[in-house]
Amino acid sequence: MPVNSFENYPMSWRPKLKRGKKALYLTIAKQLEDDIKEGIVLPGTKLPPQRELADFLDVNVSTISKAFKQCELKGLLTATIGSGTFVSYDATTNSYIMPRNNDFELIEMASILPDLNSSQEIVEKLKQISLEPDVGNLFTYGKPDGALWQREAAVEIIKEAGYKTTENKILFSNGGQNALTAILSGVFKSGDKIGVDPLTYPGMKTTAKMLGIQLVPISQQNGEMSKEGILYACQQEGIKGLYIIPDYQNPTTHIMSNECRKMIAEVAEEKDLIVIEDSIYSFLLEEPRKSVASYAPDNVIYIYSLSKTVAPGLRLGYIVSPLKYKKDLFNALYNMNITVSPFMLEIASRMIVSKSIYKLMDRHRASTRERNALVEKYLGEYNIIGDENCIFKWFILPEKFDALEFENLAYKKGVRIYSANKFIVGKEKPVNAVRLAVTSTSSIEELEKGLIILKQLLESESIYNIY
Amino acid sequence: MPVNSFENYPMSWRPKLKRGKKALYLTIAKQLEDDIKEGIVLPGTKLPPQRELADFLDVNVSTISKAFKQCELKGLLTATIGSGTFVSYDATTNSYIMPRNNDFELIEMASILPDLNSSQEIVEKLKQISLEPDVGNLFTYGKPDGALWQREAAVEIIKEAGYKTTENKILFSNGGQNALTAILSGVFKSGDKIGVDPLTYPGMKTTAKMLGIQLVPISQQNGEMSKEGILYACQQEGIKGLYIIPDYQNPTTHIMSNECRKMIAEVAEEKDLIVIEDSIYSFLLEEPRKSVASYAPDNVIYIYSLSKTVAPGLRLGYIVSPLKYKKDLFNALYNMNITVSPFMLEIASRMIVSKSIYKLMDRHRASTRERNALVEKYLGEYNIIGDENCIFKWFILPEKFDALEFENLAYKKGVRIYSANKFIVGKEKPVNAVRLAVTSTSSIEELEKGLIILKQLLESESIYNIY
DNA sequence: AAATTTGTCTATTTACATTTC
DNA sequence: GGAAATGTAAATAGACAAATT
Repeated sequence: MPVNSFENYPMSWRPKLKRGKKALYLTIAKQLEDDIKEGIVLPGTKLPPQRELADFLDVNVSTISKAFKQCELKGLLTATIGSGTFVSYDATTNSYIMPRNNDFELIEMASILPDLNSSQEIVEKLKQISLEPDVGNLFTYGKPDGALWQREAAVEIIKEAGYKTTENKILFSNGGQNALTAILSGVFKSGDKIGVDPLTYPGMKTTAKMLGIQLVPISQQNGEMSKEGILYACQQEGIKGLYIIPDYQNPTTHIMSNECRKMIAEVAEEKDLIVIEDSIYSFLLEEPRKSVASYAPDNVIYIYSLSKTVAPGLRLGYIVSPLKYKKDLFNALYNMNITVSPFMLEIASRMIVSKSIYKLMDRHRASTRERNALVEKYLGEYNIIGDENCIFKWFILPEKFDALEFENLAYKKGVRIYSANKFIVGKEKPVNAVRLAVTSTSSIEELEKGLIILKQLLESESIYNIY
Repeated sequence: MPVNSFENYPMSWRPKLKRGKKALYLTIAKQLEDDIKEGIVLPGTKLPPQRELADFLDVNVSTISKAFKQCELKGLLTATIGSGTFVSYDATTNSYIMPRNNDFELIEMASILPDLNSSQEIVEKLKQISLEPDVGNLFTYGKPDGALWQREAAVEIIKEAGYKTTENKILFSNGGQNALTAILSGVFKSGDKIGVDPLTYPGMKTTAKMLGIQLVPISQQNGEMSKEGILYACQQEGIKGLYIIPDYQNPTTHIMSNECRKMIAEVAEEKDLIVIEDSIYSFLLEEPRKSVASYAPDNVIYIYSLSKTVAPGLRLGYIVSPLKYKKDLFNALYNMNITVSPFMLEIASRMIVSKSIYKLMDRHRASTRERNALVEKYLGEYNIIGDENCIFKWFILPEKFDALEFENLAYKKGVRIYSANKFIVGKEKPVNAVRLAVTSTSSIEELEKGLIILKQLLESESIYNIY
């Protein structure tokens, strides 16, 4: 029996337990999960200390601890020794990256899709290849490391993105997301911790969760990881690596300073961290920045992808791996059956060698700027972050709006966007912002329609009346 | 202190524990893992009962149990209540599906690769498509359910494989292996159990392990699952589904009888099991058999793939899903980023519509028969299972050979094959057999070289002298 | 058919590590 | 900077369930 009376005691969560035949800790976990999903306990809530709950329910602390652990694995909670247990801010957001919905006409400004305005350079290579005598061979099995000249072509384009490397470190994958999955499963193992920005790419969150890898938010200074933050995470959390997006960080659009790049390289070498440098958006920059990998080539696994800058249909990603991890990555890629299509690899490699790929990229940039001008026209008066070459925007909402509610509201009006909650790692309250994908709508007219809808929402004085 | 003296007591494993600062159960697990890898404890060994070990080491039973669980998760052990704990027969086989090794000339007869003799029909479609005005659109993002006419083409070819279905149930994936991954992660969840043949496709084992799904071997009769076996597994293990390969079961080459197909369909409906029917080799058959899915369309998720019968480079798989699972599968596919290349889908769909795909398949069949004739010529006197259209053979070795040793021996002589251990589920001692892939060598001459090497090995009277 | 063997699961005790105040 | 607050992990006891004899 509980010794104290809790009747007049404020507890953020008061589970009503009906002891069934299921295990106690599972019943508690289930109850908590339901209560979070139902909105009875809200994101950000600090739960009562485990000992207090244990006392209240008249069970052992460890039983509560085990129940909480269950929920934490599902991403519903974040617990910190000393501070307590908090309901995650992304507990109620769906972790799926949902596809475009065909049932009802939605304007897609949530998922980041590249600009698709043209692909004549691809078609040109396709025609050329299709007339050659040994095309048939391009429909056999691929290998994660392709052919020598293809690796050399990869070296060439990666140099243009800001990293000078050598062909013996190149591997191919089916796009950036698959590269990330291969790295996390081939080089890291379940239980490892990786430091990330406090707001980061949701695909990283999903993959890490799937593989049992924990993400640790690194504290920032000037919108990028701070040295103290990284060192702290090394010492306190024992992180094994870092995941960074130096060019146009997702979702904040932040471009990492050169000082920070050097700092990360130095710390990585000193603490022997494995840095995953995701250069997925590097080619949006007109002038490339020097990659972190350039400063610490033996500690950085570098990912480059053509999906966002050339054509998603090529499904082509590049990994530059320090030699010591190459074998593990090779096996992971092979084992996951994500070897690349020899045909697609051939097309891309030839476009690089003939330099026609750069023409295509330039056209994409021009189109992106055109779309961004439209964003500026409609939402220019608001606090919108991201330069004219970036294919997404980080929109700090006026105070009267709550990001999650704004996302839902926009959805009801037919525009899909993502609120900051989707990107959160850790227990901090997110900034009140949403991400807008600029190039994802199928036409520029559709983008304009979307922007008008958002503007109207922003101007409606009393959004809560709409509910 | 242990009460009894164990000095004169035979124990199959006598761990020497040096209590370090690591957790006890982890130390024990590590020790056991090392001893298995070192060959100190052999596959098939029955370990001492947990209580006995606990007594011996003077720790609690649960500590041993936890240590064993660790090893079981790694696939090193199989524990059964009542019978004891056994070292897995595949504990020492590498779980990676290793790629062809370029360093040293190996004859590939382990992985099953399709015949690659020609692909003129693919090239033909490729040329045609490349000349059309809107080719460029084929390099955009794909969707897991493609376009209507492509789904209809899928229906068409699947009908030829033995299952008449409708377009609204079709989804596309990057080949059969990815389809399987999507099904296991989208429809099943960690902890679920699936019944399989006692010897099954290693990719299923790997994927299931990765996703925390347990495979339960179903007892057989006449080389196929028995009704009693399935019912038993339902009742005792609470299996949620079955995984079957009715046409040319991998690795036994068994073609499931029509009675068994009907039986599985009936039991699935009665017990509400989700059957995964993998028809990956169905098109090797000249006359299709009626699929299990035909008998129980609402309980069977059907997988069909072009990788083994048309061209691996197309990387194209089809899933026919009952409507109730379609949404989950759609999401899983999308979320895993394994949407199919619109370009490859276009090529394949046109080949189906124009029926040229059948010509290509016929040529593959002819080439397979030619290769199989060679196998018959060299190894005909032995007990080799599998008909002339099957692209692999199940070779029951003469008694004096041990399959695992034979595999290693062949490897040393330059031929890669897989022993039965690779396919085992559960703790039964495997039959003494190896699988030979017939169409995987790059040329028929190379196949002949491989067969000669194997024949020589088989004829060497005293294989143990070679070591 | 009943008793025994054997593995598994849960709640607990206890010691511990980190953060906060 | 030390005490208190708070979450975590290991080892255990004991009840339980399935398989064997």
